[in-house]
Amino acid sequence: MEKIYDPKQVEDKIYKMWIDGGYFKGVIDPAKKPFTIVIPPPNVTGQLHLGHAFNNTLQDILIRVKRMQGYAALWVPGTDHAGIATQIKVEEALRKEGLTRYDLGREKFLERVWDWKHQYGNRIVEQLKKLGSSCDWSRERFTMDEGCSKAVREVFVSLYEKGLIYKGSRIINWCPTCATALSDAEVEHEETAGEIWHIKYPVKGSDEFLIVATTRPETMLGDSGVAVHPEDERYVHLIGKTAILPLMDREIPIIADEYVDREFGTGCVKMTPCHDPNDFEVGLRHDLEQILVLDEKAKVINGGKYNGMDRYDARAEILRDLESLGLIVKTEVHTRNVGACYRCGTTIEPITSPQWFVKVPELARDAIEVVKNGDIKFVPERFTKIYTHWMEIARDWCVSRQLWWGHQIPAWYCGECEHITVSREDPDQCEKCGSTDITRDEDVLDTWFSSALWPFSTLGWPEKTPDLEYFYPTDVLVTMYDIIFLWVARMIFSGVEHTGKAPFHTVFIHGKVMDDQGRKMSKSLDNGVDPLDIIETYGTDALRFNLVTGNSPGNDIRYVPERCEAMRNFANKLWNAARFVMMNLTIEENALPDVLELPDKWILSKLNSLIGEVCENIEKYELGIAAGKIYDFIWDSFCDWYIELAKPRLQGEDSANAQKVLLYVLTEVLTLLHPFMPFITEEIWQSLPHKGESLMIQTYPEVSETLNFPKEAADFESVMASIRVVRARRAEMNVPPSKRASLIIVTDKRNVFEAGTMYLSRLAYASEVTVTDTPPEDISGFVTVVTNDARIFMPLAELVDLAKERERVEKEIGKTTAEMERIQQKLTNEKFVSKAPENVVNAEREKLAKLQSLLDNLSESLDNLR
RNA sequence: GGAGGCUUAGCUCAGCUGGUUAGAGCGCCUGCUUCACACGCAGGAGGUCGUUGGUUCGAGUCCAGUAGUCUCCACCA
Repeated sequence: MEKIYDPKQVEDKIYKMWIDGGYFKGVIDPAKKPFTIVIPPPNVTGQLHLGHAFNNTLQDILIRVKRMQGYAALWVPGTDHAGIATQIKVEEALRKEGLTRYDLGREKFLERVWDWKHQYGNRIVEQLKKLGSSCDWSRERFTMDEGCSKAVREVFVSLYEKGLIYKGSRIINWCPTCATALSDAEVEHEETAGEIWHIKYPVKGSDEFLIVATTRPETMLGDSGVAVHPEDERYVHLIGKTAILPLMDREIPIIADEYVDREFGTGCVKMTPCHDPNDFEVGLRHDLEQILVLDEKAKVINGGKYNGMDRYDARAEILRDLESLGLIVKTEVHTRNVGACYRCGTTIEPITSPQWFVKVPELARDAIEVVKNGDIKFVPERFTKIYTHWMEIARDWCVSRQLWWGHQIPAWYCGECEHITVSREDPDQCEKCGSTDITRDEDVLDTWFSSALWPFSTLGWPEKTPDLEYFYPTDVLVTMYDIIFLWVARMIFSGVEHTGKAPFHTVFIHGKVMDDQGRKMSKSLDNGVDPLDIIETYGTDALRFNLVTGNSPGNDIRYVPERCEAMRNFANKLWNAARFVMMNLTIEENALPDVLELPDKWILSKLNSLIGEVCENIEKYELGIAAGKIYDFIWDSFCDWYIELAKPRLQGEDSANAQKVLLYVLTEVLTLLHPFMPFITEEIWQSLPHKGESLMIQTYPEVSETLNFPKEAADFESVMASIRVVRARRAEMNVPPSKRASLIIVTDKRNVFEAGTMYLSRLAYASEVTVTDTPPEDISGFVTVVTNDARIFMPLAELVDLAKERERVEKEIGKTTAEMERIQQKLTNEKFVSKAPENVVNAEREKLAKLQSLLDNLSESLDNLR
């Protein structure tokens, strides 16, 4: 075995071994309980980033634990076709050839995208494997594969049949760059500093004006009314009259509507039904004309002389013209929320457009219910409220996209009777009039429409497959908080609606991985960290452990490179512990000895409580805490103490027994750690005496009633405490370990310390250890250190300055006394004694007793120094 | 305008249902070629747990207010 653990020589080999062994496969087994996770499918065009690494590490830990706990574990992997993102990429590539998608036409273009998918779609999958992800790759899915497409088609048609999906002309968010509609959830709002202009609209047949305010003057080209509040005294006399729209010289009605806030601005609002959601609603109520003035590139149409101008050029030109007409009353600075496309960042434009919508409010009722009644739990819990609130206010979901890459909408329009045929099978005639003059809707569905079906479409739905029967509903969904609305919410209402069941019982939410200064990782900042580089430098296990430790659910995490180094060191520590065990190993079977020594009972008890705590933490999704505890156990308890304690035994007659315990504890802790650090644990396990093919399919450790020795463990802690104080004392006196000294231990627990002599002599650098109940007669030549249950004399007086030593002891007496006073105060407090639970009070009493004996020991030492 | 997170050692962060002298990693200081590991060992310094008030026998932990910071949601032109 090498002195330094080298992940590069291990990881690929181990991963291949797992794959070859078929251990990742989810196998239907009626004797077992299923445990299912579906991966949040990464975009096919994607490259692995730390967010994926984090997300997949968490999932892998959960699935590995459950697999080892005897569940029929299935982790379904797959990728998402990512409509806009992928199409943009391919179009960019085309642009380099001087082509657009229109040059190729739909069919040829789609061929290109599929080529792209075949070329790059596997990249992210291969990268996921580098993380050690134990996905069932034989069940890998793609949102546009045959099965998922069938599910999409079924859902669309059935929603249509239920009247839950409809086509209508409404205000939608339009991205001029992507040239498609977007759902509300795909728009990112940002407070932006801008201006608000107050513009005069003359009233027809009078010399009065109405002053309207707008942040988007270019939309005035589409104005078809001016609204005031019905009870606004300033304007009541104008209601029903006509205003003249400047620049366009259009006569527009002055209407009254409650929507207008009298307090805001001038109390007059220009109405642009085609380009503002509120105006659209008001317009419907008052039958205002709908005038579309921006096209799909956000260029002006129906705008007279401004036609063909870009929206911002038109704005500038309009402002100049209004200025020269003297119609601008004032300009103010104004911050407002500007919506931007979540894919390309372009400012979106509200536009009325014929699109397909899903009636989310009707689906939301049950989706809220399954969370309220506890069928679905969010971890951490605070996300419940965020989810519920969103569900309560969600509006209809615009699901059609003016893209080519995606699931084409299964709707055919009749050229004769205009009827829309929506069908599970491609129709060749209108279902109403029978005409063959039908054309299919050009648009595709929102990518999230198919992602919403992921938990059941991947398992075979709408077919009643054995997988679906056995593995659905899935168990835990692991995802970041930023897609709760885009994805999680829609999976929940889709699952409930189409399968009648909540698609999972737990949503485990994690945070975002930030850079070491707490900033988002982004291309523009160039602060991105490539997980593959980290793996190259520190190994996958170190990366995984870094991500999982020191993080609590739902919270963002900073990637600090030094932490990876620390975790790499931990892997190396474990490696060397195993190396030590193997170097000393002569036994061939992993079994505990019949006779256990004090330190054996101590480490086994420690291990036992570790197992209990870790399992509990994992159940509660406190993976970081669980990992931290394993870390501490391995480094402190096992390496720094137990291995050191075992060393002297390995040289003597007791060697075989010590080996057995070493091997047992090492194996248990490797098993416990495996889900977190799968590679190194497997590699080590393979070199140890073992039964079975792979660590990853061993049984996860469980608490053992028989391997718990609280009394002996506590006794041994006494010995350890003595070792610590002796070491501290010696360090304070700068005595090197090579300089050994005899120890006289005065204690009431003679049998305990006698049993611990060997360890004291080794770890406390003693040449000779005497355990007695009477202190030396002449103690002037000794240095004394004390614990609760022992006074230890070291004949080193000549190395110590007696005055300094007195000072130290006095200081310690002071500390002890203060602490005792604190406890005494508590105990003399009647309320404490009467109200606090008995065990707490007793604990305080015991503590006081211990401190008392410590104080006695200290006082005696002080006397001796005088 | 609402909702929520965060504020604990020089830095990055843990601290689960309130109960030993508040922890870790890195950094810092002092020793150590102790036969697994210097990616190491032993010892140590360093914290009024943002702030104010409350509940409680007892609060980093619960409640309210407040400051700073970050995030999400929201159709005020």
